[in-house]
Amino acid sequence: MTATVLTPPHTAAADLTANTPEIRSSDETDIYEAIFTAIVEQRLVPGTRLIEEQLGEVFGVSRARIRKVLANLAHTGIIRLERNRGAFVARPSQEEARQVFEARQVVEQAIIRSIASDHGSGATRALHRHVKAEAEARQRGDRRATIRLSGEFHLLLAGIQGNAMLTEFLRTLVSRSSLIIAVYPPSIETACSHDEHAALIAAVEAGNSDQAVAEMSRHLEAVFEQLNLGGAPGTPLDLHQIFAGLVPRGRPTR
Amino acid sequence: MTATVLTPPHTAAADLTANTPEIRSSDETDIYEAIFTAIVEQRLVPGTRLIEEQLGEVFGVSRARIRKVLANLAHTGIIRLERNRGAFVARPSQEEARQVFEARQVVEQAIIRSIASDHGSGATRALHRHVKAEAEARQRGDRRATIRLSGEFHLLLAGIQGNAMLTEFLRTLVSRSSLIIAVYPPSIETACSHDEHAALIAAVEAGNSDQAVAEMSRHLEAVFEQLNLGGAPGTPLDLHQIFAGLVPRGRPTR
DNA sequence: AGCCTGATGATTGTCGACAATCACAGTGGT
DNA sequence: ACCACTGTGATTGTCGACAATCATCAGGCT
Repeated sequence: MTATVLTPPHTAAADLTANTPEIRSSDETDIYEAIFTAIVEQRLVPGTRLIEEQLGEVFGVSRARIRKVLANLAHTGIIRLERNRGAFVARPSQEEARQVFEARQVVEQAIIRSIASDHGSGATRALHRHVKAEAEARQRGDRRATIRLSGEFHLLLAGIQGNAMLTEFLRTLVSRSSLIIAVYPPSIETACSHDEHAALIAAVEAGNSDQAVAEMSRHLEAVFEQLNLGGAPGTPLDLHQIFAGLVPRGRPTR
Repeated sequence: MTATVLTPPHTAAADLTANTPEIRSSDETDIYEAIFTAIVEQRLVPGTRLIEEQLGEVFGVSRARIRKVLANLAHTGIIRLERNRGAFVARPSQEEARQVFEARQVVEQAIIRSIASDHGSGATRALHRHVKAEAEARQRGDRRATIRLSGEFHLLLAGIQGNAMLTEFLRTLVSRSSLIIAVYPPSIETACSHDEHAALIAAVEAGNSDQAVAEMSRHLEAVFEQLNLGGAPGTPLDLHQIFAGLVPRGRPTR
């Protein structure tokens, strides 16, 4: 029985996965969410094959719908599609990880500079509220919420800046980052320190764009540096135990 | 008879449309190409509805394949999908145009700085060859090739820089730019002056990254400024005559 | 005359079935 | 014992048909 590996709808990763501009039936977004979070939370190990019919059974829909969802997941780089072979959970290489964070540096420095130049566009209230939510999630030990909110903070910044192209692009980069962090888990549990987020807001409110950019650069660098890029690139890493306490059932299909 | 509006395979826009990372049957890329170039060349006017079955007849394939192609086109922003309503050729607003070029500034300045810091990564030979091809196309009055090569120059730079994420993102931005230029055609025929491309290469070869960035900034600014952003955003602009000499047959469906 | 309402035609969304393709196991040969 | 080959099972790719939805138009009501 492989069905129980995936958690159906209840645990929604909210904004993080409402990605493509097309209008999409809510049903499909739910499935997208479920698979996405299952991957990010390592219930689906990189390299795992995702079989359309099995997924169809799990979610009670036909293969056609699943197929569409898989196409979307492949587009954001969370899974890999191979012609006539199927869908596999992506296994980002170290080089890929480097490129993702390099791209984030490019995009997010530009975003934060833009916002800081506008003195926060008057929207720092939402930022403060968000950081507060992050702190609360961390305090109550909700690991999943903490990780999710950390990513959403960056998307919130993009939304404030206002460029839909950059926001959309950043959405895929943040999604990929989530997978990367899952594959190369930081040695120490610092993730996306909310202190650094607070420092970013402070620089923005001060209208000091150079400092804001520097803060963002340091922040992303810190996250990247804490990755545990030790694992051999090709080996199917075994990370079951790491999340042992959180995962209801063990291994995925084969 | 609406079939003859689209030109089947022969005129391939090469690299510009080999966009998604997934492996894709060559057949579908051909269809993608055909529709893409038909839109960029304004044989399909913005706002035109693309009916799946008609397209299926034109290309001799089933609706399922067409559907996949439409999803890809929608993803790059060339067409718009509306639930239960169908696919429409996108009609980029002025604000959208601004955002596209703002995003290009962000991404391409970073790319050119990176290349220039590496003294061109030793790949300036390919750049020279490309600019030469651009000049030749322009000399022999091949408008289509000229426009296509102009866009590909920027993608070539991205490829040299090496970050796959940025390259992929820029591909969608360049595609959108093509549509934008088609919708808001430059008053004077300057498009993407190859002189500016040559200047970019010179700065890169000199290893002067600041100048290279400035050059890129000016170049993109010039292209954007030459857009004719006069047309009312909502009106279905009629630009048939503009390309009259080049278009074999007149109007699209209805 | 203008507006709301209901029927009609066209188009998209979804499903199930068949064909094409691939991975794997078993067999035979060297 | 190892390698190449063929047959088998499983999975994906593709197609055609049906159901759901929307736009349009005619008719009746105010």
